[in-house]
Amino acid sequence: MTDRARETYHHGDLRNALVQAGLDLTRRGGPEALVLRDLTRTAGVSPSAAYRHFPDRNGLVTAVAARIQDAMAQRMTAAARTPTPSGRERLRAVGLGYIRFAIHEPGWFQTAFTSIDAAPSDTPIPAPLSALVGALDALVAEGCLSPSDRAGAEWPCWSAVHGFALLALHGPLRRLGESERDAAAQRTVDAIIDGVLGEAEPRHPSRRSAQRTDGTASR
Amino acid sequence: MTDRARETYHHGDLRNALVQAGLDLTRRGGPEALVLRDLTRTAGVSPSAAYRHFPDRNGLVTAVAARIQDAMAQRMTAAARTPTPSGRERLRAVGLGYIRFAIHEPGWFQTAFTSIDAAPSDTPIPAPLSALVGALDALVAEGCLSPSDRAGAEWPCWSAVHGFALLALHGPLRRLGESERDAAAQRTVDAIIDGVLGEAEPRHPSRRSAQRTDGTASR
DNA sequence: CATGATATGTTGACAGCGTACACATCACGT
DNA sequence: ACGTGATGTGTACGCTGTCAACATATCATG
Repeated sequence: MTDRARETYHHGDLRNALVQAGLDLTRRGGPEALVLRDLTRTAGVSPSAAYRHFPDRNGLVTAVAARIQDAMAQRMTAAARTPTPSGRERLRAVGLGYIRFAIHEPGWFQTAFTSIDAAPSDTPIPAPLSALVGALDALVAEGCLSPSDRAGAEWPCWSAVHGFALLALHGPLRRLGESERDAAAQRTVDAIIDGVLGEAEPRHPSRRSAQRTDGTASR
Repeated sequence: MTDRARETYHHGDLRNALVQAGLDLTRRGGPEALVLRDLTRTAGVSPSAAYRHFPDRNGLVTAVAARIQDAMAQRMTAAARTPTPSGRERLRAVGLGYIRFAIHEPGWFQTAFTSIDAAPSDTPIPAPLSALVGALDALVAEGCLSPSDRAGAEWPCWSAVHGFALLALHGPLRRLGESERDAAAQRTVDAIIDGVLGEAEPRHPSRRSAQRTDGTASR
């Protein structure tokens, strides 16, 4: 069903081909690079053909965004998979993974999040968010976070990393160098974790930033 | 120079008229409603006339965004102007003002922040950010924040409120009711302030100190 | 006060975009 | 073998931002 893709009248797997082309285009150009005519051209197909698989351009963007979110969640949880991760380390790694993905793949990140205008109500839960939810649940299981404080704790955490990511892309933070920006990211993540956890035990003896440049924990 | 605006060949104050029309249009439609032809039509002018005052559409958006940011900063500092404001209260009010502006004026907020893609380097400092900076400086003057912790504290704070605002507009938080959303906003602001201040003085007895006073230590 | 320079607005056009409609072609169950 | 639905094509429309050539108002300067 996929081999004779290029030589026959029917493409055979156009939907995936379009999404794939969308991933390629958005990777460097962001959501605005997702031009329907470009997509169909690289797929070797007429512009109108896309409408057999997506209701409109927005549907195509949504499909691409979903794929990006999955990839992002995968990278985040991979970054959090360290030997004997404490819940706090895991949350930290997930948050930093969120930010680092945004910085390393700005086009994808913007595509995944800045163009979810018309998400009506079917959106289940963004995959990166569930990684964060998992880390928070682990903290509860560990006893570091009371169930009453757990409720709704996603929003402060997600807000901080999401906001930082956007500011690092469009805002004044963009002008910072790689290392300073990452230090600011670490500080932001640590601050929000401290704030949400009530900072029962501030794990930063000296300063709050500039420790542990990578996301792994020394244990 | 402005009176005979409508009857002469030259408009007289077209630049301001265009920005004003931009404010009107973006207020309900967001940045996408800033259609050049609509702007010029409501100003009673030909589409090309805009190019005498702005290099392109983006320049027009930037001018509108600047006006919005000023208005936003004004509202934020107005909200923070309470009798005998402690630095912490001021910071809290500024942060909540940021979020509430975004929720009450979603079109403006998006226009002011989601479309600053091509801000090259001339952008001085967004006005709402300087309100936040002022509140942080007040905390240092009060002694609640050490100068070494002060450095770079804008970014965690701004990240949290900015991220929350965006998630409240596009994300899952949009589905929450007004009061729950505001509660989540307050919690986010308090959490980031706690985190940045090192929580020298937790001001929420009910929320987390209940299990913090007894020894719910982590790890 | 006349006059040229300059700022400002108009007209008409262009290419590119998403999208819709009628038609062509293939795949496949009966 | 065939016809029916899925899939891709061709063409066209309206909309957008933008530009070049032209028209007109304003203003400084003689």
